[in-house]
Amino acid sequence: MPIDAISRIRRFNRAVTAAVGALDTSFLGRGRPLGAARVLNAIGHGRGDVATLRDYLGLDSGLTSRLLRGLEEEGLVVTLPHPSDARRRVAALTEAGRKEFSAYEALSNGQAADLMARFPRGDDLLRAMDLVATAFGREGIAIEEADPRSDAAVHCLTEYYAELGRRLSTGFDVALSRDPEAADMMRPRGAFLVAVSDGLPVGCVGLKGKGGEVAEIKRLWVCPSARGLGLARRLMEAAEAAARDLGITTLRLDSNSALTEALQLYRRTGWIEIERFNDDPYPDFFFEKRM
Amino acid sequence: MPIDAISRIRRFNRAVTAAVGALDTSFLGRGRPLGAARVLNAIGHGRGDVATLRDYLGLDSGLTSRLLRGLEEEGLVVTLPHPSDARRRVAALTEAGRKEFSAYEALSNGQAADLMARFPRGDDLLRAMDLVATAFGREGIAIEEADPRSDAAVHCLTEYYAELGRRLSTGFDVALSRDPEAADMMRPRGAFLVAVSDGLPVGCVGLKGKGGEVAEIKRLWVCPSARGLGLARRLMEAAEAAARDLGITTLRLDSNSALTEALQLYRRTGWIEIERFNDDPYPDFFFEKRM
DNA sequence: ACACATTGCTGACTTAAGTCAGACATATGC
DNA sequence: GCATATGTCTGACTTAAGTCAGCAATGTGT
Repeated sequence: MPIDAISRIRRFNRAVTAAVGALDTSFLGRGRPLGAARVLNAIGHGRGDVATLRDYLGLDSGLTSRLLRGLEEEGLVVTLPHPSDARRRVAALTEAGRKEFSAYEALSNGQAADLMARFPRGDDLLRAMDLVATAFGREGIAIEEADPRSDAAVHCLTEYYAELGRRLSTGFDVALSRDPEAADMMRPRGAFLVAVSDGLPVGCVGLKGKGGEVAEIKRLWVCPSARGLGLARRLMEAAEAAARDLGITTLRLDSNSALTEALQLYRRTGWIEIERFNDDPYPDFFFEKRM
Repeated sequence: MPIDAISRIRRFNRAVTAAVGALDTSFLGRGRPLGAARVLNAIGHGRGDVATLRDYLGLDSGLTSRLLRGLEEEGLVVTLPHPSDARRRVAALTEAGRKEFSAYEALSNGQAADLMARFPRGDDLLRAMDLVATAFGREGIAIEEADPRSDAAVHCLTEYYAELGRRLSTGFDVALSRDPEAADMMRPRGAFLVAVSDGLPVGCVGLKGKGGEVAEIKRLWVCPSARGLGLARRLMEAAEAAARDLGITTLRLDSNSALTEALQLYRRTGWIEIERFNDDPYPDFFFEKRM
């Protein structure tokens, strides 16, 4: 019985094929073949344009057409010509279609909830699933600008504060730190960037400006499941690009000696240590970078 | 953008469906439909008995038969009557079949190796995959008797020693501890039990006897990815059952105060603390259970 | 205005997978 | 020894999925 990496991966494949297979056939639970269900769900998720649909699901033009006709006959979908190009067609859900779509969503959610309820170590499982999903799909991590008050940003910041609390010997209390105003981290003064892997926010960085030529980097965080992939570096590069775009010439940041991997990154990417420039109680390292 | 458990699970499903789907179609890479390839692989993995095959792959009797005929026509498989029951049939690979089977194995291994090479955090990924696979298939954890020198047992023991080294403040050196003779943990004197989840050993326990009515429980270990599932308790129950079977009436064990969850388990399952009964340098807790 | 490209659609076809009923040989219990 | 159960096989059928060629409508460049 070999216990090498390869047999472990293959064990994983077997386990997941079975589980995901069960998920696939569950789509049959509503009396509709998988193909039709996939089309219905894609439309429900906003991919109504027939060409987009084909592309997303990887289907042949003829097959797509037939599946759409089937859903039309069921009264779940209507297709209308595209407003600006009459060759193209756009599919949309009818009232009945929306109902059926929600039924699939509920089914899918229920299955996920079920897994959570059955496994006594939900948190560990979720973390492991995040890591696997990130590893499998990591080409797809995109960096996007977001409102620092958006769900994605708040999720990252909450995790960031929690991690500071664990790692700083003093603990961490947001109220004592200078929590930047949202407007300082949005255009035109600054920016807030979120790294997203297939819908899950996995990292963030804030650029806090005051309208002048100096700005601060704040809140650099990468979720544990996405570490080791060079994402922090990508986030910093994106933040610097945004700074250049805003006409900023000098960047500063503060950090803490407990955050060793962050300090290492700064030192390796052209930041130089400077004197303390604020009276925030938590940081004990201060850096600057001129661009 | 919701970041709840359910959307995380669904993200995982998407990532894995894509990856495993690619793996599935790769089976077509050798010009044979998935069904036939699955049968060939199952036979290669020792499931030649036609009934076993059907059961394992979840196929209809007729379909199985047809797929076997197909493989026979290709010259990859021969079916012979079962030696003890002429109604049953057993399929076996021919020389060409074995070659084709190894080609599939190589393909599958290559894919796994590829994943490892592409992801910079192989160890973390493997651990996460183990945990997910265990969670998905945990109904299937079987407890089996094994030779303490078998691959599976050695794997568990190695992990066990490594964990002791990390957790005991003194470290742990097998050479200083009393490493039981293999024969003491095999019938008729004792037993060695391994918990196996779809081929991966995930826990073990040894019953070390000397031929008398007293025996010791040794080497209780559960791998991190399978903790929290009550497996240690199951292993202990299986060990006690084996002891009863061997006519043993008194069980003893030693442990260390650093292994808190183990001590808790012993106290909850009828073990009572006794005086030190050996001079092994590592243990500082001693228990006994009469049956 | 014309040739040509693009888009979606339809009909005819193939392959894979699976279901069902019944045939046939072999085992098992009484 | 006989009725019944079990295990495998075959033939006839269905469904899902996908491919391919060609058609009709619409857009684009010259």
